[in-house]
Amino acid sequence: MLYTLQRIYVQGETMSGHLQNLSETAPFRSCNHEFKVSCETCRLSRICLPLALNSTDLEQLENIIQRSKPLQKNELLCHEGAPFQSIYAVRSGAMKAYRTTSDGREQVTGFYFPGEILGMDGISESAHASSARALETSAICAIPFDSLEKLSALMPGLQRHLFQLLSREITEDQLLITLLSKNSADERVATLLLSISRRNARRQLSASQFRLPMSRVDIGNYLGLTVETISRAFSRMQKSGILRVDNKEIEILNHEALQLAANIPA
Amino acid sequence: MLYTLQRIYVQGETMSGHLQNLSETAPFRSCNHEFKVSCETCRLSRICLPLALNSTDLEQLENIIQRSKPLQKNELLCHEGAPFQSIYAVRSGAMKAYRTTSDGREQVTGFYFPGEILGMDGISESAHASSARALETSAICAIPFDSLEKLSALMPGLQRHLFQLLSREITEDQLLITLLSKNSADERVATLLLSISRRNARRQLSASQFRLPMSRVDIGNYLGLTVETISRAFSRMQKSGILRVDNKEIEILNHEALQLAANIPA
DNA sequence: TCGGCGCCATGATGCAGATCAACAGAGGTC
DNA sequence: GACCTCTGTTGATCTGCATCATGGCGCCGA
Repeated sequence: MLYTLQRIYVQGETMSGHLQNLSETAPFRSCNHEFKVSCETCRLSRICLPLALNSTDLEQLENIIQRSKPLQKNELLCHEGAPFQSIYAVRSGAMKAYRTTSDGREQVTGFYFPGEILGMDGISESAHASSARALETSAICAIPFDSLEKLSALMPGLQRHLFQLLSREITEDQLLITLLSKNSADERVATLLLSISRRNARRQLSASQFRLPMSRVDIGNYLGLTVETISRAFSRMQKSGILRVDNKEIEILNHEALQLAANIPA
Repeated sequence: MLYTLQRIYVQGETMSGHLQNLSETAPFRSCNHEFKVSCETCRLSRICLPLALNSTDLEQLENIIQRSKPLQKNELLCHEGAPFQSIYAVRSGAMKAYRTTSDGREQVTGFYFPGEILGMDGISESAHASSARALETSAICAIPFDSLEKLSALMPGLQRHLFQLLSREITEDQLLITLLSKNSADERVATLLLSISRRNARRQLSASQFRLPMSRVDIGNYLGLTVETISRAFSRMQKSGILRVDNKEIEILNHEALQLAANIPA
């Protein structure tokens, strides 16, 4: 592997000293140690950023990550237009990302669950392209991007992983574009439920029973539909025995039928 | 600057030797020298990948870029699912990217003009997530991604630029998502025309008079509308004196009115 | 305990854009 | 020049979702 040949380690002090006290994001000023949870012990480490790192590299990544007190429901993590400094990893809870249209309306561009990374749209303009808000009490890790950038130049595995993260965001946006452009209301709702179900499974949670962290308004906004349409879609699917819906509690009773409703061929 | 301190140059032979004969993409097997146009003399260099590089770095980038004979209209550049090896820069002509839905229909995800980069959605899965097809005779530069990755670990400017490119793709996809989710047919069409106009201006071409390289079907597909609706939108705008439309030839007669039609506040 | 508010569900109606259909013009082939 | 196919335009009709309106339920503070 050419990779390992090129690999260069920068020894402790020098590098991490530089990296540690770089940029700070507003809510992350508070003393780090209070909320210290190492990536190594975090049960999300296998699906989050640390994914591809050995323990030496992990320690360096560890040093730049900032943790702070959890965000309360509806609290803002970052605001579009604000200077871009960090990308964020969700540790617990759930977030929504949205951007404000020229006429002042909101467009929800994504929901983010534990282990997922958001805020990468800010890189290109050095300013956040979208805002992020907590859907429920959420713990967030902030990762100063210029530190991450420098680290990733030294760790090929990390660089590769970052490229992949950004690329994945692109393909997911493309899926949403396709969904909005080609699918009916019911198909969109079914697809979202399947997506949430799959992401729950990834975190060892139930794929068939969960609580939606977002409101019907947010779902409608995300899927390009009105609240009423979302509500009716849920009702229809409940009536046809695909789901059991109790407010935000969802139970998928027939996974195959839901896939069919999402227009995904078996 | 911490950047320059970390900068490491790998001398000619060793590195470039490694980098040159790595991955090959199907249409790029033919002898390179036939279509040799250096980035340095390419008039797109200021808006394309070389953007942030000095001449030393540029030479190294130069060495990994593969050029081949131009693609004919409708010719395929890459196919979704095919192993990902390169990202592509459009040198001349125009491309469309699209992905095939589970039920076999196409979703156009973007149009790409000279100086623009496509294919970055393939990074995350090591396989192209979308296909790309020439809308007219087009010259393409293929940039093997693993070589680019290695180079970018050595050139912070290049690494930064790549992150920005990926990030820009994300924000552009988000804009399309918003467009599809919130805007009327006329607004979508007007927005696309403004986008093409702006991108023409960037290449020193006329912002008010141009030829659309794509069909009405492609436009409709991209904007989540039918051909008929596109056609009617054009007719309406022509009738109201915003545009002159002659088949694929477009003249923007009233830029402000077009922005208004796109729902962009003055 | 009550009233107010946010969130959700459901019915009635309207409309933008899809669908269906017919035709016109451009460009290619024989 | 005759013919065909492909692409785009325009009209008539249909429909899925938006819009408008109403009411129920859970939650919170007074």
